[in-house]
Amino acid sequence: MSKRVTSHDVARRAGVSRTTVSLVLNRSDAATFSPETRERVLQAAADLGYKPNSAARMLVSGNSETIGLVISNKDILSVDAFVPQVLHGIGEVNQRHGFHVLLESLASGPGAGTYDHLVESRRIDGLILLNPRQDDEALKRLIENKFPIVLVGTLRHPEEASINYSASASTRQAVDLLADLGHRNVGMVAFAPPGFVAVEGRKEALRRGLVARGLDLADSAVEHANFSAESGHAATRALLTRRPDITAIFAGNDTIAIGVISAARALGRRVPEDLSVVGHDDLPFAAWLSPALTTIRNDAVRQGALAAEMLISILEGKPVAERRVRLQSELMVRQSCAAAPR
Amino acid sequence: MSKRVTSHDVARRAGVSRTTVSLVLNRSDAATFSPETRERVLQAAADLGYKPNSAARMLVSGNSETIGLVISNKDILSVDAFVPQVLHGIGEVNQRHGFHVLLESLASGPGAGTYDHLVESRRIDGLILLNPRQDDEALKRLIENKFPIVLVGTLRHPEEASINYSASASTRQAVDLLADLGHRNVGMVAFAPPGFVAVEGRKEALRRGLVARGLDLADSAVEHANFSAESGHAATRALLTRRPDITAIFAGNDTIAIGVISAARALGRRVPEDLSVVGHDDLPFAAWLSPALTTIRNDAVRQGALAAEMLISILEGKPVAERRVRLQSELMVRQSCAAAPR
DNA sequence: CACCGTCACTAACACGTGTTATCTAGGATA
DNA sequence: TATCCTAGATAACACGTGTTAGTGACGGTG
Repeated sequence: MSKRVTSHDVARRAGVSRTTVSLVLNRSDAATFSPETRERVLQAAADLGYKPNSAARMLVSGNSETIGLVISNKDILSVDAFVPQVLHGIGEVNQRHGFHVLLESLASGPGAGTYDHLVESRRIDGLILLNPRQDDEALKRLIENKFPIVLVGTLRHPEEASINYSASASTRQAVDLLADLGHRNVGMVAFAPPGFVAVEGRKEALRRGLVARGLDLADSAVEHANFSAESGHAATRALLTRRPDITAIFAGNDTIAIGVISAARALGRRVPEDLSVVGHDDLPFAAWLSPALTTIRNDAVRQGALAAEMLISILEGKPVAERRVRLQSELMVRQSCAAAPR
Repeated sequence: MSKRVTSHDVARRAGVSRTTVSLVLNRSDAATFSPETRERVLQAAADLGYKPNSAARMLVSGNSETIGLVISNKDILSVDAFVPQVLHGIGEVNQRHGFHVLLESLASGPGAGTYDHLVESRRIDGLILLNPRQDDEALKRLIENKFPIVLVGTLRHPEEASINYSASASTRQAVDLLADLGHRNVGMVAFAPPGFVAVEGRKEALRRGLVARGLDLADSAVEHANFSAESGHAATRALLTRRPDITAIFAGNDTIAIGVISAARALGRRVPEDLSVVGHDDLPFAAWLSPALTTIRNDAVRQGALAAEMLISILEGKPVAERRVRLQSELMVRQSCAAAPR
């Protein structure tokens, strides 16, 4: 690699001081330079291919134009397609604003791994956190210290900034659909262990939906999987073995739904004739599974984009209309639900 | 946010100079300090919760302990589960070495978007590039300038460092499996447009495998999809409409395979009875699809981990035994292949 | 007693940038 | 002529760290 080009080199080549270079390149408004000097500087910078050293810039300006993306559980990354969608949305917005993304995934298990060092070493200006856990005390501290942070999901903290999908309306719709098809015994396979806010939220939404139709969600009708299709398969086997009367299952997300369908078939049940399945997220492949998955759509790309936009607004000191955005998810009716067997 | 703690504060509290603080904290070997001074410094640092400012550190040391991860095509990110697996592997290794990951995804289309700015602003020390395109000239320049860069995939450049799966042996196995099952007309749905090295590599591997069995891969038996299951579905429809004689399809990856299966069913063909399907990658969900997917396993997590390890070795100046690692993929035989219909 | 070496520590520089206060030349004003 | 202003440019500081060259004290050696 060739020697670095500094603003000093540009100054020398243009025959001006380093200050002049800096001012010309950064502040187009300060019109206190003659057009010809200005031109000479720009030319010299272009000739040398000058790119300011970001470390020096960070040091003096105090911000890094980088946002951290923290994924609450490392395991989710490798098996679920939700995260990359959010990443896609974030990346899009960031690129437009000249921001960068630093990725940090935390180990699984309670209290494992922190991201304080990212914050305290000033490596990032703000944070987007995916899928927060209810018991994340470090996160609460950060929020209360006013560190710029946007949640994808929610912590139900009064001071949080977040982009969150409400599952209630569309879950209600899905329940209506199933109830109208004659289903009375509905189960759930959550996508993660208890403790994740989204897990509890989806469970509660389902419970309320069922109660509204005179049904209920017994504890025995719920199993917790662990992010992967494989874990969904295992959980479903356990669930259907314990409660063979169940005729419809809400999967915590679409990846889990793959496991649910596979387990049903392994137990000799056809989908949807013998077991109806509802997914969650509407990942891009959901419409192309067999049968095409009926699922509750959360636009993950949009969620990521909105989170990034909100965070950048906060960082740039712009006013943010709503700090807790609640999006409505949408039921996508496809082929994985049918009339209850009798 | 409270005021930053600098090494100066630590020095004052411990009653020593800033130099002492720096030396005590960074060089455990320089035993030139009395144990008690050492202890006082460590205590003070702990009391104040001192975390060195990373920007200052970067500036003076010249490296950022950050590696860039560049994804050649933004689209792939949102629809395929391969990338996050690689990310998982990279993250694991990085965490162990105290490195960070900066994510950059490029727009699609030829020559779109560059990552030079990352390199030239010294924001990253090295680069991991996923799925390089054969026509990426900027990349070739970087390699020839000896910038530390590791490819996941290959560019077939003599100076490159790369972690690459060879598809040939296992593709050969898969072809044997199908040929033995009586298949004579085999097609392919590539996962991306031509130009991606991996696309060409997998196509060639298939062609060679077929030729070895006295079969061939006509141009009319190949369609190119575009990363998503949906595009796989469309491509397969086109392929099977043009060449209804085809009885087995190699999908460019597992996500595409979902689309292949879905299209086959839409055209009234059962899988595997009427059409056999072979995937590629063995993503975590592949074993749980219906039918369970026979696929060529590339351990993406491992690939990411190896790439990160190689890059970090290069960055730390350690010798790297092999700069072009070639892994052997492995055929996972499941349920999506059956005897050719007659 | 002069000299040397070691121990424990520090002053001072370097990294590359953004920004503020200041300087200079030249013309206008009193 | 002395003073003031302005346009055009710059010297000098700050950011927080790692590192090199050096300082002073003290004990041992010839």
